[in-house]
Amino acid sequence: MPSKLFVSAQEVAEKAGVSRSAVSRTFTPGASVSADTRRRVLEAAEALGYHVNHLARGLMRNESGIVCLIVSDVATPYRSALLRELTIQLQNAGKVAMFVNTDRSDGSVDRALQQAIRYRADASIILSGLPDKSITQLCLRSGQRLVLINRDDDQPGPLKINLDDYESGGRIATAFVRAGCKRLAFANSEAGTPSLMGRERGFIAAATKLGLEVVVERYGSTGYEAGRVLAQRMLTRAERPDGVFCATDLLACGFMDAARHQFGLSIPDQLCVAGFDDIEQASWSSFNLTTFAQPVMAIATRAVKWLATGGHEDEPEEAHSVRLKAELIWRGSIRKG
Amino acid sequence: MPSKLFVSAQEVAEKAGVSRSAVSRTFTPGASVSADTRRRVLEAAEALGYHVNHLARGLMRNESGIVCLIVSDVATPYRSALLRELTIQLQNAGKVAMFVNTDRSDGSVDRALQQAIRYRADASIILSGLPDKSITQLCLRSGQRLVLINRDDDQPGPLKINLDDYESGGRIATAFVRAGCKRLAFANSEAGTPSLMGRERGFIAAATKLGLEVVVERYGSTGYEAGRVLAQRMLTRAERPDGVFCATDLLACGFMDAARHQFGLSIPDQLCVAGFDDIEQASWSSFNLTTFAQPVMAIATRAVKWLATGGHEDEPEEAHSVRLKAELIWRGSIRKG
DNA sequence: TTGTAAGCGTTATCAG
DNA sequence: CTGATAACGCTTACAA
Repeated sequence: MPSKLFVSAQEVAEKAGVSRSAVSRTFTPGASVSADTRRRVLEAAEALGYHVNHLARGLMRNESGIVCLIVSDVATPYRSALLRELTIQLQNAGKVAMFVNTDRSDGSVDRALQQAIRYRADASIILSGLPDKSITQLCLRSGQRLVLINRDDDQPGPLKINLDDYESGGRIATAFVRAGCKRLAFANSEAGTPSLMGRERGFIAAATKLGLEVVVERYGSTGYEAGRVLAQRMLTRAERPDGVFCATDLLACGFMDAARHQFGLSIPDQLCVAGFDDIEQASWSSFNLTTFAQPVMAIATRAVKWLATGGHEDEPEEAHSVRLKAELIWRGSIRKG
Repeated sequence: MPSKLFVSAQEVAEKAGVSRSAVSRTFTPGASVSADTRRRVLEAAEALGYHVNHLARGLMRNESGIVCLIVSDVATPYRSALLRELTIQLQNAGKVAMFVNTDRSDGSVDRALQQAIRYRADASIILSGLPDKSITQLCLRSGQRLVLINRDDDQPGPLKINLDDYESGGRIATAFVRAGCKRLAFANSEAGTPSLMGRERGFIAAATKLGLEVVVERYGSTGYEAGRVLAQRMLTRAERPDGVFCATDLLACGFMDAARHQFGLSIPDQLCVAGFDDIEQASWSSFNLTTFAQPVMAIATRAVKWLATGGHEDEPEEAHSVRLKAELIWRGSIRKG
């Protein structure tokens, strides 16, 4: 049973010999307090260990300072990197991150958003899954801002941040061709998210235009294990591919490990591989993977800036959709053309 | 400017034709409401999109439902795995996680705890750094519970969860000896945290008892790059070590990569390696690393259970300190003895 | 610049 | 079981 032990503005006021409003004003950035009272309040607060109750402040101001991050697969390199950058930038903007993990449950994004509403979060940033339209509407109606990262949704209102997945697929296809690859393949997960499918379509389209067919295989999640399985399926084909674009770096890591340790293939000599995300492991010398870098910092910057400034419905809808470029990081898993 | 758009209990009460207290009771688990009013309230709430304001509820109940997680290096495999497990279990316990990243600042753990106090968090879980004693006292005095994970601190009050680092060091030393290693080494970071140093001391003590000396090298952080540097330093020695215990898996990954790709060594034939944490990458076939598993789930379980149940100062101090066992995961980076 | 007083949306107490 | 009423800790007109 928690007992009410936190010290209140009232107590500080008494100790400092001023009114409670004086205390409040001292802790409100743009308020008018004389230097003298300010000092006395600050001293009393320090002595008592007073800290403004943001629950109460949020209640009054109708602005909690909370931003809710809705994420699944947090333990994944790309996700945790994005999470890290978002929290840092949110903190710099004076916000505090609330964190909802949607790993183990269904319809969980909706539940997460309800959590955000209950705590009167100023905004929610969705990194995984897609909320039901009705919930989105409720959020917007309640004055809560919404950011969708890599979640192609067509509802107006939320800020949507996406990458040039389709174009990236095209760019890497030409790189493979330039490296002399003849039999291209795309290793995808079964998740079927717009980003993943965008990479696939862009890759196929460009390859076709260059006169090459693409073998596509889809299996499981976007993780390492799925990459191994995909390698087993693809590398036992009669016509073994010699240039494989994996939808994510984790897939690529699994794929490369299987290709090398189970099939004895040499990369990039016998097999060229590319990934997407540029997770830390991609730069490890065991992988040395050519890949596309998620512009993690730029994503976070855009999201936070939009939250800090207006970011309201009265803006033109174009301002609500951002497409960032994934930079091709050239390493050693594709032969130099 | 956020306008007050969230729907309140008042509005629900009017729509349902009952008092606001009836609404409140409907959403308070153990309160007495007739089935009929309950239904009408629920209908009205659903129609209006009402959700209890937890800011206000927390204010009244003096219990916010918020637990603050204080972390640095979130993007690191072990940390993100622990974070994942903690958030899941907190959610299952009906709590919500607030997240403070202490990456880029100094004295930041103290600031993080102040943030926790401002939002009247019911508890804080500290995964990185160590708070100043005065802040710890303030938290405790304010009725906020504190959990320290792997942060050997001697202050009474907080729950302290640690591993058997010293014993683990000993266990792996004997494993190296059994594998026929003659020249042992310990690769550590300069961080010097108690867990890291515990592993080091336990390893040295056991090796000494077994009649072997241990070369110790410390450099940088606990990450991959530091592992590479450590390998460069240790493997160029006249007496090249043939059994290396790395303080963390990330160090081990960097170490192995350098050993193989720069020094052309074969693992485990010419060099045995062990790590600590059992991050996902340790199981990848490129590393296949023998290591100690952090009991992530057990850690989270203990922490959350302690928060849920009393966990107060009136308990005996022994109940505030937990030591869990790190399980040795046997893979292929040490020869079978 | 300061204090007084009226809320913010809840829940807990207490009659009915 | 239900409905007033008083907190909770804060901010913000408004008046002094």
